[in-house]
Amino acid sequence: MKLEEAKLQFIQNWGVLGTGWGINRTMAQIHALLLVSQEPLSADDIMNELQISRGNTNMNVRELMDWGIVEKILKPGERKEFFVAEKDIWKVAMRIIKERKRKEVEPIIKVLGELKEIEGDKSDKETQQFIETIENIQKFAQQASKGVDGMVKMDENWFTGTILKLFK
Amino acid sequence: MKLEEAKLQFIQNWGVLGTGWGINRTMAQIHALLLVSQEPLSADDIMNELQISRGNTNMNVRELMDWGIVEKILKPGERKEFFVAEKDIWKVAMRIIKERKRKEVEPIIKVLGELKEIEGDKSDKETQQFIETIENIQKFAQQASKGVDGMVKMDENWFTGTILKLFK
DNA sequence: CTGAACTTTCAAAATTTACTGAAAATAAAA
DNA sequence: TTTTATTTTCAGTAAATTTTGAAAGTTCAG
Repeated sequence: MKLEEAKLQFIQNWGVLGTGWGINRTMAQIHALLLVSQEPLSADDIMNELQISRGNTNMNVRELMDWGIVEKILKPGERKEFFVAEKDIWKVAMRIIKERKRKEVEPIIKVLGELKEIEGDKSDKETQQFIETIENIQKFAQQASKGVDGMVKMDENWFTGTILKLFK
Repeated sequence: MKLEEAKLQFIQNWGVLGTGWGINRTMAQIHALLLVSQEPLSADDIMNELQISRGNTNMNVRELMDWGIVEKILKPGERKEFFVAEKDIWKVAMRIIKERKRKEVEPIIKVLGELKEIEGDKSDKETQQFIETIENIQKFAQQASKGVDGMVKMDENWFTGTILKLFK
């Protein structure tokens, strides 16, 4: 296998992986392309490499930037915008986990809290068991959420050197 | 909010959550319905509650069983099959994590290993950097994978009482 | 065996999601 | 200001996914 072929392979597989986790295939592919590109790429570069339209490129690059795992680069003297991906995969993972927690786990915790406030006879067996089920799920989600916070904080401390300060 | 309304709310929200993680909405909804049902439900029950076809019901229930988070119950004297969901949410989470690791993380680790075996001049800068990127991703995936194994094992030990044996 | 009760399958239809491309907007250069 | 390069938007279209429902398959009682 040659280098270019290997890059394409990687891009395809990253796309499939993304799809399985509710992430748009093209978005994952653009991310993969930027991950294995040493130089910043322009929208045209991405369009050519992945054979996709300008609109598609624009929207998915923007979403990657919203996630905080791709950033825009302006080269002096150039009109075009270029893009690079965060290469530290641990940072990438932390960002994604943090965002998904915020956008998907926290809202469901909130909803579960509301569902517990159900009206009616709390001594009714059916009602009791429903509340118990919801409570268990909520507790689990809160624990998981805290676990994530811990990981993210550990990570941030590591990079900002806060952990080291503990030893001073 | 009344009990029945709260159940529907839960089912809807569970469906949305599932969708965001690449899980079929109906499958997540059936799972939610079974989670909040105290009695085992038949295919007809599920069809009626969620207003979906028999085929859809059948396929999604089967997939939930493949995941190991729903099981088939046969009532003596009844021709129909009934279904119940595993209610311990921690067990459910462990099962899902384990399956997704097997079906999605392990294959990508394998592919990454192959991509490292790229032909050509290994002293070429481009090639070197590609291999390094892939290697970092692979290492990360392997670490995550081990972390998951640890959690799952902890869980299994807990339930089989193996941890207690350590104190004997 | 036969027929009733129930489950499974899968081609076609419906729905959802993603993509295109051209027009509008923006921003820099002339 | 006008022209030119580039990005953004979004209505319409295309593609992918999900769902239906009827036919085929299975199982079991009589």
